[in-house]
Amino acid sequence: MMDLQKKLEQKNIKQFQEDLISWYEQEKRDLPWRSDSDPYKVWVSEVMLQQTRVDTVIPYFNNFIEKFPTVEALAEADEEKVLKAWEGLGYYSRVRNLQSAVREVHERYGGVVPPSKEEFGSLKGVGPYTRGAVLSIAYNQPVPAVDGNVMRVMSRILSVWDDIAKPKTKTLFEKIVEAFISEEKPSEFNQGLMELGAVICTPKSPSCLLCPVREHCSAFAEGCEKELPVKSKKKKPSVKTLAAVVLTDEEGYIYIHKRPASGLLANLWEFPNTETQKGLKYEREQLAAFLKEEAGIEAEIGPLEGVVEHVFTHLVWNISVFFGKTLDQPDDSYFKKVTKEELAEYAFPVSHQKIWNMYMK
DNA sequence: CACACGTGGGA
DNA sequence: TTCCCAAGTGT
Repeated sequence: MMDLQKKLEQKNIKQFQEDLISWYEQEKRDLPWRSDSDPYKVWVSEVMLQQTRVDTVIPYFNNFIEKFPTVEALAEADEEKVLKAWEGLGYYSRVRNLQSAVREVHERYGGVVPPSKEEFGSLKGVGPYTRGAVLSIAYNQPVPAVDGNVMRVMSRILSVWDDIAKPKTKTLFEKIVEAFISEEKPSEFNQGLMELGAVICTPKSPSCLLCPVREHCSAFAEGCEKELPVKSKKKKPSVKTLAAVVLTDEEGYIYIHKRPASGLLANLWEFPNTETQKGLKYEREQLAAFLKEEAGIEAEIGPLEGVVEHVFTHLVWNISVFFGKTLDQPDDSYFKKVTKEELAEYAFPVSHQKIWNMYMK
């Protein structure tokens, strides 16, 4: 394997920049967050785009900006409303960190997103990628923004065979982009690299014949573009079995519970549920015992209505679903009583939306 | 460093 | 069906 420094010396970086940037300026997609360079909007879009497809983000971005158009609006919003606007997007800590960071910007920086690497980069939820993306796109600073696209594109350009799943490899690509980034047009350069990865230099079958920088590409020259980048596989998710109940009382109220402030699906709402033993059979009894212990509720639980399977990245939930009626009132605040209409104001994970859909059918 | 942390879409 | 994702960050 050739030394990286040698590979860099063989590249015509100025020409690469020019080819990439002129392609980007001509071919860039018209996306909602590209209508202006308001640092707040750029920031929101970058957080939403973390591990999430553009097509998925577009409607969420439009709705979020309509509800929370400025730093001040998001800083002063109820977390409940903010989570509701994020419902279904996943990785919910992103938005709790974003609001926390925006509140800091509001209070400490007078609502102005700080343009310095140190200050912006130290905010909650702002890692090396988001820092580079916002500072380059909104403030035109030559800071690398290395995401999966950039690692894929540059691994091919330079024929780098390091495993991009390793944190150390990301550091390597940050150094590489430092050497390649345009000082004149860092915003177009960074976005061009990501745009190229999204529409041309794709993972499975890259469209090399349409690529504006294929003449700079070592992998294309060597015919190994489909072998790169190298990415080690993740382990299979483990399975958890649960039983959940849509619990109502005589007045038609529905009982819901707010999840803990940290961990999986933090601060989202859910229907009463408990982890069960894989053997099944006594699920109803386990559920009844859970209701009794947590809230002192005696309930009549009906037959098994169905099973919801929900797959997370690292985990599978297998939820047996029941419907139940309370026989008395709860004696503490473990659950909240809401009407069917009020239920729509609370943010639920998709797994529990499936449970609700089962009940409404 | 390895793993937790969501979801929906495409091959 | 199964697998791999898609503009990462926190711990």
